[in-house]
Amino acid sequence: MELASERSGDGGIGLKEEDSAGDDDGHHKQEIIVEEPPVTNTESSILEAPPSTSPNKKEEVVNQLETAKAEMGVAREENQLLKTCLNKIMNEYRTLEMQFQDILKQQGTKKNADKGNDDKHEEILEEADLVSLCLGRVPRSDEKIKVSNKPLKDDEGLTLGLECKFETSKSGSTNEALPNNPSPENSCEVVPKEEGGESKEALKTMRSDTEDEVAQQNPTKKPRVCVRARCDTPTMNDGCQWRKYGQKISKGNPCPRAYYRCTIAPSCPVRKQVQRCVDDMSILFTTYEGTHNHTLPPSATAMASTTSAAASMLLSGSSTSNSASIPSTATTNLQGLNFYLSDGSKPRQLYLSNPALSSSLSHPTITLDLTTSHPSASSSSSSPFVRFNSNYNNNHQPRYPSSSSSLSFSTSNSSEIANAISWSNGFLNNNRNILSSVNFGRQQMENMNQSYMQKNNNNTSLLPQADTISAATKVITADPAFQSALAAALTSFIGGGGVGNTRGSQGGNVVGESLSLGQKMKWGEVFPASNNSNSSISNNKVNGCASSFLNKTPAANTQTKNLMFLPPSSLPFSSTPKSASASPAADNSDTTTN
DNA sequence: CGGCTTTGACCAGCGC
DNA sequence: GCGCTGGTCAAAGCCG
Repeated sequence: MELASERSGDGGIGLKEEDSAGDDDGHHKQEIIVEEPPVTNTESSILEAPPSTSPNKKEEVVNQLETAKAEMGVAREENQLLKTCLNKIMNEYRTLEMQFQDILKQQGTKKNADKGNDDKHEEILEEADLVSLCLGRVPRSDEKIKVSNKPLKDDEGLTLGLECKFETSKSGSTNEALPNNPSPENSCEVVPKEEGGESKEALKTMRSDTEDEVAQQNPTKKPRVCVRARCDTPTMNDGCQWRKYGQKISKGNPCPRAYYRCTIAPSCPVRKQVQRCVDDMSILFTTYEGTHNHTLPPSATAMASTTSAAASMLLSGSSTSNSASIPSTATTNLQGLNFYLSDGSKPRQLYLSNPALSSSLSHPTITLDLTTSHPSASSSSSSPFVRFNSNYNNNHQPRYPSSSSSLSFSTSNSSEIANAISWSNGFLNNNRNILSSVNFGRQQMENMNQSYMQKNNNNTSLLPQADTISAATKVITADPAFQSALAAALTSFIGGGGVGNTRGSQGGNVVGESLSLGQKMKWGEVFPASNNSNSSISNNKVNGCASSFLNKTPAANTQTKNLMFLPPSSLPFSSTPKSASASPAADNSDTTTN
């Protein structure tokens, strides 16, 4: 990864704004060719240097030439490795694609049998368990990929315990590559208070031990994932069970910040902070910190996956980000996924940029913005979108060079918006490792979206997902820089322990996930509704958050032909009423206390 | 009655 | 060293 990152500085990975859509054959290439890294300036200067007449200089030039050759040889080897990885990925991708098509056929048949059932609620409940991964088009409700809420094993590295896999996928370990691996050694084990009757000091000691363990996982601080969403209710319902343990008035924001602890498991170290935006009270900031060390209800896995992906992103960024200079604050102006990195050393600035949530000075924080587009978003769109605001420590190079790379969705209509959101979420959920490493060039994603939209506009009926697959593949293959980035990401992932994973296994699932670059998830599928399996999490009532978000999302307003967004009630994202066990609702955050 | 929320107090980190 | 601020604790009260 470091090599890839370094190479990105030479333009190998850095994604460009320029249009790379030269390939319009509509078919993905059979083999991705990773271009040789560009010769560095120093090498060029050496190679082009006129021969010196001095024997010493001659010898020096020869030495330099040899050095350059050696370096190029190393680079070639690395590229060969990347090529191998990419080829492997592509092969598995094609296999997965075929399997997915088979699944669609099977489920399509099944759906027809159930066509008479118009009970929307039942559909919602059904979809709560099944997530549709659609390859670049609006997914049908009957195209579902099962999201299993399998208990976390010790060797599973999912940050927040999500597992998403194809129905055909079977056993295997999941994603050992994540740095935040909740192994027995790494997972936070907080001994319940009742045991041994420890004093407060003892508890603190244990807490600090836990933090030390986390610190070992992450040399900095525990990463945080902030979700910024419009929510009329006190909190968002993310499917987890939370207990409020504190509330504070933070400086600069009259709205109190509420502190919640995950209560699904007594030893779960996950906490979240909820605070309203001072500028827009309808916007709610929810910051998650920590890793669930227990199984999650189905309705919680969606948010968990998103946050885990973001957290993984931060974690992965922390490992190699100290090698170069960065701007203290860098913002990618995107229409789709907006990443912008803020300098953690300037918390005040960050605070101002995010007035509702004073990010911890040292906690790397990534913000998932589910509200309207950021003012700095792409000039050609005012679409509401998902934005990632990664606030990382100072002097860390942004892993995603904001000026040239980002997840971008150039959209101007609701379908594209939904497409982008859906895609991005599928990407987040399925490619957390890739996400941690790969940056999509705006134009590339535009190509993907445009390709999809062209097809979609011409035929509003359900399209073969191969359209977007090919578009995605085309995007991948069109830009060598993107290939390099993807290869680097894959190499990073594979090098992290996933090399032996094959599709079908959970570990291979990650590979398979990484192959689903053209895939996407519907919102409602990404955030499956809580359902039968967890009756305590009530989604019977409309959650204001989701509805609010959807109502304010043009995509939701116009998304009629496809069910990109499920009804608000199906979104655990939303806030729940004061339910016994779901997300705490009685925040009363607006009443100033403390 | 158990679980949750409220809320004042306490502690630690950080900047000056 | 002091003050500020964020984060947490824990007793009291509330609620189903």
